[in-house]
Amino acid sequence: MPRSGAKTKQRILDAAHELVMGHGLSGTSIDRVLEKAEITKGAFFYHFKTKADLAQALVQRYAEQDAAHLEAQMERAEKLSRDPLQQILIFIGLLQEEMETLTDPSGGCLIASYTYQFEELGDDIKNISAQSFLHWRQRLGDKFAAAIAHSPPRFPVSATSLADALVSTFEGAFVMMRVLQEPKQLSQQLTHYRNYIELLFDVVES
Amino acid sequence: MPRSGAKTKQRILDAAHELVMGHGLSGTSIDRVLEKAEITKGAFFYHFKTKADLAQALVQRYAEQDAAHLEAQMERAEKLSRDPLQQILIFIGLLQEEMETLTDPSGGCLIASYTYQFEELGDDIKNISAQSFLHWRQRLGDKFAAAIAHSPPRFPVSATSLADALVSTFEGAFVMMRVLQEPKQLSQQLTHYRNYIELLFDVVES
DNA sequence: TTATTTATACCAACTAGTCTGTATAGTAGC
DNA sequence: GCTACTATACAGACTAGTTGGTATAAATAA
Repeated sequence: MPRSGAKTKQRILDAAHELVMGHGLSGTSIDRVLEKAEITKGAFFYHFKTKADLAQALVQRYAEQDAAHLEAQMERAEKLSRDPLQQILIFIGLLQEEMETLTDPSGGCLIASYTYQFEELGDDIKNISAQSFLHWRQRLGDKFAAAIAHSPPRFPVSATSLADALVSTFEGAFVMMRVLQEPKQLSQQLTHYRNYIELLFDVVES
Repeated sequence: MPRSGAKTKQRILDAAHELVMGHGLSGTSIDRVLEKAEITKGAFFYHFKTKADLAQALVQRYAEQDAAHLEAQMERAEKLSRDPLQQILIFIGLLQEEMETLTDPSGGCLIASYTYQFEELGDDIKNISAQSFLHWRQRLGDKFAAAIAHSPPRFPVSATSLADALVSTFEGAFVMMRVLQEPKQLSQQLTHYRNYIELLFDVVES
């Protein structure tokens, strides 16, 4: 076998991801990906049939990494407490810890980037994106359902919409961070989400 | 050939806005704007020097309309109550009323669309975008400052970050709506924000 | 052990079309 | 006579994608 093609494919995906997050999908030409990844056009089209194929591979990888990350942190939280509500609060705390280390305001969510040019995307990409969000809804929603069953919240809220609210918090915070160039927005908005959950389930010691 | 060039300019801006919200800025070619606005290339470059000039005019108009809308609803809220906290809650309620009427999941925030291709933008556009968010921070932040001074919240939170949280809620909800094709996300996430403010300032009747 | 085959991984140059922006000549209303 | 266009043509750069060929390394045949 020749040199490991997997490495080149990774380099292409890494370069493309960074460019897409700064220029958008349409604003990212294949030529600039080649330049950044330091490969040639032939190599690119050996690994990807079309630009749309690259776009799908990008979001596919992103969704997989995101799901793995969600699972890893959730399992950590599950080991640290038996109570669903506490698991949720620990989970948020773990995410917040990570967000506090980020100082680059050019980060963000690939899916959000894609969704603001959704007319250019095929149904496959749209489905992968939606599925990624729905996965959070389910995994976190189950926890909230258990928490609600255990002790009723102070407002009538659905478990799924509370789960959606965390994803929404991330998405909103990313936009805020990028527009205002304030990386602290991430942990700040997560704090408000955490506050909300604590108040909603009345876990505030006083 | 009507005398009023303002009408043509409006048509260009309207067409461009809709296209940008679906295809992104880079994905929107001038030719497609011409097609949608039913004008010729000569007319376009009569009104706009460059594509970047159009992009700036677009966000300028968006920011102005957004600020006017914020002001109008806030003044309505201010007439309905003298208490800052109540004004905030009424303000959120008014926004929520509007969001509930929206059924098109392809809506969203132009500034968010821009921020996911910020490398393509000039400093002017970035400043207009940031300024638009900062205006919300100030207008709403002042209200929260008054509310906090009147009665301390149950968690130590800053007035500005509470104001940011509303903008963040909108931005997050727009992304959720677009990815999941669920227009109800807008009012749903606003409800959570409203719940949070009520719980935080302990205005819940029991 | 060496020679040949085979598949993978990649390169450099090219094509056909699209992009922004310019130019030019003419026209309709005030 | 000025403003606000229409219509068309076009330059120059950039676009996605194709082609024909090459380097590499492992498998296989001598």
